[in-house]
Amino acid sequence: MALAKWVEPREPTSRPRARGLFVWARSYRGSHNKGAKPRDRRIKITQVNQGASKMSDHEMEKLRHSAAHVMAEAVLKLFPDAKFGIGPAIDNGFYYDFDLPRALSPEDLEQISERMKASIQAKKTFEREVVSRQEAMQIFGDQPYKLELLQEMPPDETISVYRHGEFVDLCRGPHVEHTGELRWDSFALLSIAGAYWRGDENRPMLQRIYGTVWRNKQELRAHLEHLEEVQRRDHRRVGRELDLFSTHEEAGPGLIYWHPKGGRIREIIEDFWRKRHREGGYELLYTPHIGRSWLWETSGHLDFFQEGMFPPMDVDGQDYYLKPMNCPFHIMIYNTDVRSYRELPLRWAELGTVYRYERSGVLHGLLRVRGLTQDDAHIICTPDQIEDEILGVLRFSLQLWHDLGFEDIQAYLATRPEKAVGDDAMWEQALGSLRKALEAEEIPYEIDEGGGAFYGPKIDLKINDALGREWQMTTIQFDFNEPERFDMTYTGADGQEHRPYMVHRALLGALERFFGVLIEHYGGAFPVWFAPVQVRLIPIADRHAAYAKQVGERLRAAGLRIEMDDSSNRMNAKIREAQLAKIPYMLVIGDREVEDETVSVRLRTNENLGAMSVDAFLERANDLVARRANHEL
RNA sequence: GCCCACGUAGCUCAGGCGGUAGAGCACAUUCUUGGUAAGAAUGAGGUCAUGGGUUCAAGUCCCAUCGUGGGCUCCA
Repeated sequence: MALAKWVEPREPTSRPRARGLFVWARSYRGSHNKGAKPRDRRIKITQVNQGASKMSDHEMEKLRHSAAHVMAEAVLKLFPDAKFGIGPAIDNGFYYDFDLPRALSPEDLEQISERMKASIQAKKTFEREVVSRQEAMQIFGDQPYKLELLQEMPPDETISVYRHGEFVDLCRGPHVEHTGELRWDSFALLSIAGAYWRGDENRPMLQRIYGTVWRNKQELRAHLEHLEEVQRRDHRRVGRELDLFSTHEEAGPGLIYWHPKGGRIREIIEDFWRKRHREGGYELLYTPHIGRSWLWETSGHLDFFQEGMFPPMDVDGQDYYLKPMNCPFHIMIYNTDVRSYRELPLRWAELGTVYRYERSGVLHGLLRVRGLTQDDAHIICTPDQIEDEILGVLRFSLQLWHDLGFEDIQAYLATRPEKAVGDDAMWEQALGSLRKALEAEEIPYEIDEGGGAFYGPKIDLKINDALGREWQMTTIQFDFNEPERFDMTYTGADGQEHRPYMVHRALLGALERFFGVLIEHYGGAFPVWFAPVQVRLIPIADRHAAYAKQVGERLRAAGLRIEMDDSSNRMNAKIREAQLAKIPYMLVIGDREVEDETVSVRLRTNENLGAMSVDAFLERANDLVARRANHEL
């Protein structure tokens, strides 16, 4: 992820931040904004709705696209001068872009909705008509965006328009038979958003209305409930409720403050991560946070990535930059010595905090920030070793995800873009080893043709969370560029100098972002092994506090993270609070427990296990921690 | 960055057409000592994001700035 580096300076003036620059920018394929490509189809329906729709994708798409037309019809009635952009079907719904004389308000959505219902009840027929280019130009004479689309269509393309009622749209179709196939109670307009015409920030900003449409009322309700669930799990909300992290306007946006409880989770995951890396043959590095411009000139960052970097600071007349990536620092360490093929492969990892200038409008909670800690590593090896190394990284990554409770993973294999460094043979070998690794692990993958960085091909892993949403997290990238630029070498068995292969990889991506996904995946109910507080002791009355404290000390000594609620609240209130804090275990202690030297165990699932000895409880909890159980309590 | 919306107590939010602020939760104190999701009373808390402007008078209207949120190539 974060390794996706400088991009080809393809169109430096108009679109300086083209694709590939920030892999993670587009990684959330949410309910209504992403995922047109066919490869997304199979995961687009969220859990809640799975099975709810018996319609094929194709039929649903027709329905959604037709809904877009009906909405456009309603907008036309309200704004006779409206100019129309495009209105496609998308995952779970549709949108349409309009150029309108004034800004839309939520009240407008109600009106538009009402008009749509009227149109649906009128059962207007969708009529397809093939027209000549001339006719089309005439029909859409006052529709500049449609005319632009027309002009771009290849000369031999069949041009069709669809009409229903008074509305006519340039459209390939297909559509449902008539508007009555939509149901007045099965669609909803969700939001208004700005959207550049054709996604180009140099072109006019249109107003986009997003809507969702379903086959019936029940499906719509299920979808709306799903959206509510997404909101309930929003990491910004849960982060505040559970006191995990914060950001501060006064202190700079996009910078994350980890509170004690968030810090605990991070500490546990980092410890686990380090342990795994040591076992996996990695060495851990620590490198500086800033570096002189020489470093970034040499690496090429100043040529290709400067916009993503914070401006330089002047130190004794020298420019220093906050690091946006760790790789040049690792290379500096590599180059401190003459390297032999005998010491390769080197696997060097670092939890390296980097800083990137993100435009203000794209910052988003933990998911898009300006200061982030990558779980970065660089593997430096000989061409002979590359295949094993890639397979090793892939397995390593999958195991890590498994241990963290994510099982549903797929991959994208990005191949050589038009302009690229490195010769064809290198690309072919690199790509071959990536592909082989994916096939060896039997991971479903799609080829992202030409989607590689200019400096090398890559594998990106996408992780599906508990709500069926897809997140791009892991990236494994070849780099044919930096070894060259920094003149990295090793001495081969032949006594000659050779250029090593270098692979960048980030598995969790960035700890901040990973934390955000983790929070949403578990909805704040973290597994026992990394729950910030595992046990809350709940003495019923003050006279039970001494025994509770004793129990607490035993649990603490056994390695559990505990809290004691010795407030003056009633037991019910204490339970409620522990429940809301999503603490796995509530140990209720009253007269009976003191008498029998037991604890009463209540789970955050509302399940009550009844009284058991402290030893029995410890055994249960420690077992789950040791196994890193992700769902059992 | 751009479009739109928003910024009122720690949190979630009320505050017609301008007349110097209110609730619930949280917090503090006191009472209550309880058996599996909220016991009660009292109290403290706000330069209404910041800076300008209009006005006799500005959370309220205007402008700017900062921040937050929804979006910004699913292709007729």
